[in-house]
Amino acid sequence: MTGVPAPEVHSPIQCKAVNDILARVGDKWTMQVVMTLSAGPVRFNALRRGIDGISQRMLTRTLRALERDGLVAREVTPSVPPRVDYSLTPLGRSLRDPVGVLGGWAMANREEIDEARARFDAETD
Amino acid sequence: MTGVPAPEVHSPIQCKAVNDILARVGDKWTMQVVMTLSAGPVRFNALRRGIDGISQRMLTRTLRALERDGLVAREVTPSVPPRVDYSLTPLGRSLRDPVGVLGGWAMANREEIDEARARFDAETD
DNA sequence: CAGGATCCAGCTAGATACTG
DNA sequence: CAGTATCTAGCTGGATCCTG
Repeated sequence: MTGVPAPEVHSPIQCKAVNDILARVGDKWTMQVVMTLSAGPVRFNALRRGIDGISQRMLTRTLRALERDGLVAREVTPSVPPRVDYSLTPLGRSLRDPVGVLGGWAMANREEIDEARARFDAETD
Repeated sequence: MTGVPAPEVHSPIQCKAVNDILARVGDKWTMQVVMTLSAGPVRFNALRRGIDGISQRMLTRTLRALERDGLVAREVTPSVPPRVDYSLTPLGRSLRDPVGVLGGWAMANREEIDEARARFDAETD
């Protein structure tokens, strides 16, 4: 036992919800966007510059999805040129902790996983 | 502040590792397989029957990927007919806790997310 | 029983061009 | 500046058939 309540139970409804979140958060850009928004509101193009390799289309799509889920807020300032700021909602901020836990696990076990992969690939001619 | 160490920092290397894990764990079947293996070793076809809707190909692929990452162990009993048991490695078991935390978040905020979606979809004619 | 090999539909994400 | 629209390559996952 390492601490947590120990799920053990395995209801399909629960797993569906969990997997939903995992899939949402596991896509290519979501976490990068959330992390970049962690510090405070950021404008569209600043966000784009801050996330290396993201296309404009993907940034738009990722932000829309996050907005739809209530994790990110979009504030438009109707000026010329237009200004749009994105920020994390309280719900969005609350996501950082659980993800941080998984992140901790990832960091702690990265080497072990890499070694396992190398071993597997070596044995698999 | 809600408890956890507060990452705040945002190194690209760390995020890459985290996102890797999230992507691995966020795919369609991985968590279902891990959860089904939680109780103990399971044979291939038992696993298949236990996970509703999974195709043989996807089960094989998911198991191979988990085995490669060192999360699942594969034990072959060379009998006729052959018997293959899959089980979680210690590393695989250690993944359940962090995922459980995220799962807790998912369960706790499912309604809020659903409401946010409904609102967003309603406003988006 | 436990897969490997093929084939194929659908979605994802990127590149590019255009707009209020 | 902050998008939308369009087109397309590539990957994911499912169906089907075959084998030690």
